Amino acid sequence: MVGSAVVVVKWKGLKSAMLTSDAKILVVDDSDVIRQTLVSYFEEEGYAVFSAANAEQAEELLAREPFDVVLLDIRLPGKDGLTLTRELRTGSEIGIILVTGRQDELDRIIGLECGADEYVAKPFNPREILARVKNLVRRVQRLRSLETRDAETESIRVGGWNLDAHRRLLLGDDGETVQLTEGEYQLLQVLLQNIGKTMSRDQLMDRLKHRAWDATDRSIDVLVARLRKKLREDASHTQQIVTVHGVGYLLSPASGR
Amino acid sequence: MVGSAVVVVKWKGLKSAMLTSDAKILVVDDSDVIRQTLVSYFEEEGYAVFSAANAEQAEELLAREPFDVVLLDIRLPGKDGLTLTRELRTGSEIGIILVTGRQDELDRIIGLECGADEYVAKPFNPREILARVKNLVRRVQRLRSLETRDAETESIRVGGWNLDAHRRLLLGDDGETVQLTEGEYQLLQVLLQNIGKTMSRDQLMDRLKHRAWDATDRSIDVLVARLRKKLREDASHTQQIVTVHGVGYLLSPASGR
DNA sequence: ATAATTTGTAACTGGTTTGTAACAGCCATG
DNA sequence: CATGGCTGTTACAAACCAGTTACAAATTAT
Repeated sequence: MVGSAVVVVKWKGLKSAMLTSDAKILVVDDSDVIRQTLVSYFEEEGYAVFSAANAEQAEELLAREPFDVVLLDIRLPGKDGLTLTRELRTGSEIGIILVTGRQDELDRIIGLECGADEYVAKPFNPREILARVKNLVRRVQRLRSLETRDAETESIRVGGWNLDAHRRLLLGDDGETVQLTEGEYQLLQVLLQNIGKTMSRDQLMDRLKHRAWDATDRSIDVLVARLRKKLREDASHTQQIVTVHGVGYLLSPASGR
Repeated sequence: MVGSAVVVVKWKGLKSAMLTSDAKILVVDDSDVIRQTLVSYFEEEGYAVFSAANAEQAEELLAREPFDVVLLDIRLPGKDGLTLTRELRTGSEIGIILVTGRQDELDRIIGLECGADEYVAKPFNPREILARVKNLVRRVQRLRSLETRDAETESIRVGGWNLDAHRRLLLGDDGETVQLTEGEYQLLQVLLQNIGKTMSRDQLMDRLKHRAWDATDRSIDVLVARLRKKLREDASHTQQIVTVHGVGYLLSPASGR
């Protein structure tokens, strides 16, 4: 259990209406400056960007989240980028972009032969690297969508409902259907992903709207109320969304599948 | 009807037992020397290599054979490589590698933004270009194999219609026929390929036109409206294309075959 | 070149969703 | 059990989003 101190997790900032893509990107570089530079490029574009300073941290993150593209420095302390490339390539379709300080042609060739998809040399041009990432994301997501085509038709169970994730629709056991709004759906998703764990309003706000929360802000409460209403919570029992006074909300473990 | 005189078609020579791949590659370059050089690299590796000296010849070949990867000189007499890239990218998953004589960074960026997969500058290193081609072939063939899994059933069922993919024609059960435009047809194809899954306007834009979408852009909405009209959706029931507010559109699973 | 078709853009409308404010009820502590 | 902070609820307004139409631009065919 290390690392979370150095691991930088950031979501896109301001242009929240226009989330151009929901792609997840991982930046791996031991230089703080370069890592930050790259991270900020992609945040600008609306990607969900995570970063790590070495291969071990990277692997930890990769094991936990389904990333679309990894930007990987070739020279890393400990396990180097090429080794990681080879490991990643066997057994996943993730997009790999190697980043290096050297114009060295041999590095480039070996990188490509290890199965990297792209190769970018420092100093890099933001526009170029963005174009490459965008192309690669497109391809990877295309592949993923084809692979999982007739998989995961299974809808998720919550309370007495089945959740149709594509339509943002609750399907009642009695045949009733309730349409969730995008906000309600996302809230439910976040609670579902952290089932049994209390989420503070601050955390929820960050995950839902990528913005900060202040003490006078009741929007989360209202959103929870709306979701509860649609889940037909009678405020008495059958309570799925539990209020933790002074802390936040959590989804009762019994609510899951 | 020209060209077949200049079109060079070659297959790997002797080491036929060790055919590393049955990938088809097309080399497009107006310089005989460079074309020959590239062709011989790939023949060595056991690819089926075809070549063309200009965009028109290339298109002729592309229309006839299912290539995996095209190597394209940016500077071509007549229609240039970038234009061809853009045309190829809309409506096919072929791998595109741009080749250029200049180290010009701008060329490279514009190429990538047009949707090229790779970019190689002359003078090129054989080993590098082979590595890139190999990676790209792997990806393209992977995609193809997934794509063709259940595609091409000639006539696809959608709603109360049969879709004649060749003529982009809807054949009604009552004998009625409706002609789709190219855009409407492609939209329907993409929705069909991702049946039951919500596609964001951004994704649709990318698949249809290979360009970005911004929040003020209503062209997808208009296209959907036109397709809906032709599918005779009465906005009430029999609704095949479902709007998911704040997210995108999806084709109802019930619409499929 | 001209005409027809297709596609993109802009404006407007109606509807949905979301944030805010106000107030009422609840909880925890002294 | 009274108080101050926290939460639930409701109503309203602002922001946002989708459908539609008409027209201009671009493309294609004639």
